[in-house]
Amino acid sequence: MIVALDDVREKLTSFAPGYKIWLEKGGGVQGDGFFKLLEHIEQTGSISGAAAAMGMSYRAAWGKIKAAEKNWGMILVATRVGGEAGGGARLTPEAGELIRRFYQFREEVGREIKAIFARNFKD
Amino acid sequence: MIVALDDVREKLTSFAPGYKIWLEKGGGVQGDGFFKLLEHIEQTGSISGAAAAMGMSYRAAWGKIKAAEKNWGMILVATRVGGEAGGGARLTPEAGELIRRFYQFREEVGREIKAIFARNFKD
DNA sequence: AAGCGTTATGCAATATTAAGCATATTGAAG
DNA sequence: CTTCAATATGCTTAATATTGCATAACGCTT
Repeated sequence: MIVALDDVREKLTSFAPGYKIWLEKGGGVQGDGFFKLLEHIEQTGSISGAAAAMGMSYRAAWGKIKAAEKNWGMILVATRVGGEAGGGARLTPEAGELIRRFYQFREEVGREIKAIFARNFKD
Repeated sequence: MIVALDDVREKLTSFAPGYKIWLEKGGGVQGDGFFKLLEHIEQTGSISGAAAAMGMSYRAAWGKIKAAEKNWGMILVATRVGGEAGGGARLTPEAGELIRRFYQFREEVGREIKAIFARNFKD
C-alpha cells in the first residue's frame, strides 16, 4: 500500500549525516583535534598555552605532537626550553602548510557530504 | 630557497586520506559495521548467523540492533523465537531501504573524498 | 516430553584508551 | 644564584568501551 511506503520514506528523511576525516601516514593518524591544537600553538606561541586553550593537559598535547612527528617522520613544532617566558613553540613550515591544506580539504568534503546526503536521503 | 619548498611539498604528498561516515538520529549513531551486520542478517536469516559471520558475539550483535532501534525509533529486525531452526530474523522494509541508501551514500562520498584529497595534496 | 538452535538480557570481567601526577631540565631575568 | 614559566618524560590511575559468561524462554522436531 502507498501509505506504508510513504511511512518508510518519512522515517528515512529524518536522519542526519555524520563524518570524520583525517590524514594518515606511517601508521600515524590525526584529524580535526590535532590540527586545531597546531593552530593554537601558532596563536599562543607555546604548547602549554595551546593545551589550555583546548582544555587538555600539557602532557596530552605534547604526547600527540610527538606521536605525530614520529609517525609522519617530520618536525611539526619547533620548541625552545628556558629563557624569556620560560620557553615556547612555533610551527614549522611543513606544519603550516599541512594545516592550510587539511582545512581546505575538510571544508570541501563537508560541503560535498552535505550535498550527497541530501541527494540520497531527502526524497 | 626553492629546494626547501620542494622538500615541504614532497613531504605533504605522501599522506593518505582517511574517513568514516555514519547516520545519526536521536543520539543513535551507526556506521559501516552496523550496516554490514544488517546485510549478514538478511543473508543468513538470523542474528546469531550474522554475528558469526562478523566475528562477533551474538550478545554484541543483538545489543547493537536493540540500541539502534531504540534511538532511531524504528524496528529494523523482525525476529521469531523457537520453532523450525530454533528461530530467526529478517530485516524490515525500513532496514532494507536504509542499507541501500547508506551504501549509495558511502560510495559517492568515497569517490568524492578521493578526488578532493587529490586536488589538495597531490601537487 | 526431551532436544535443539535461536532469541533475549542482566551482569561480571577485561581490554583499550585517556587523563592526571610527579619530577627533572632549561635559560633569561631580577 | 634564586625564581619563573615552559619543555620533556615516565608512570600511575581512572574512565570507557568491549567482550564474555550465565541463564531463561520459545516452539518445531523426533
